[in-house]
Amino acid sequence: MGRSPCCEKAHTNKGAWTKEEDQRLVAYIKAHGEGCWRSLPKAAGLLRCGKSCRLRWINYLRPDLKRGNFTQEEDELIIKLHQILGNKWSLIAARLPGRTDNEIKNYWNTHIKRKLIARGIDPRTHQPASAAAAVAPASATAAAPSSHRHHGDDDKAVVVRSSCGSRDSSDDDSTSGSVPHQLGLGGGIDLNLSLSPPTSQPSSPAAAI
DNA sequence: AACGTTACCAACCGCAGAGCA
DNA sequence: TTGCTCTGCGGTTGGTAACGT
Repeated sequence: MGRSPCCEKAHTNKGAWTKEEDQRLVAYIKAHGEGCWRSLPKAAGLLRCGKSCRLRWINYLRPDLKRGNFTQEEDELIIKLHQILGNKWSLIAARLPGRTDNEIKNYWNTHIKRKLIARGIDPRTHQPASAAAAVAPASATAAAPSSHRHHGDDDKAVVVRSSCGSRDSSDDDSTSGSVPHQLGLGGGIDLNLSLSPPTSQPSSPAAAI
């Protein structure tokens, strides 16, 4: 792949962040704000690539992060949102103030998946496992937010077309228009999926239910 | 007490999309 | 219109703490 690396690997640290690096990053962002991740490391005196800095800030250092155990409400909300959105972790995270996509993704993979399986529900399709098994092979369809990029990009066709990708989701969010996910949700779930900036999101997770 | 296994979380990697010249 | 750069996302991996034998 002729793609240039995001950073000169030879001159960047990798692996766990040290306290000092954290402090530098926080101090820099407090002083200058987020933005231009590519040049940030140099400006902040960090031997990290911009990507790494961004990730560290978003997933760990941001002051508005909640951290700590997920509540029952959050749990259920994640399940419902996943049913609608599939593995669009950033969109799901946008509905859970103080939570990051990475955190939710990890939580899903380690806790919720298991929980659903234990309930006899297929975590990919949200259908009863037996039904899902019958349907799944051929069609990871509509209700099946198949998540596997590798296997065919069919998920692109399938997963909610928020036309997005990404940018519209969390940051600028000018798309504050509601995403018309009328996916035959049934169950009377009204998730009010209008997108709004995570920060300006006073509503508690429960409020969206 | 030592070893093996499982669970969890932080971080990395590669790709896609948006923005800009 | 095209090609390049940068950012953000989702999947995956690696390290380690917790637990069981």
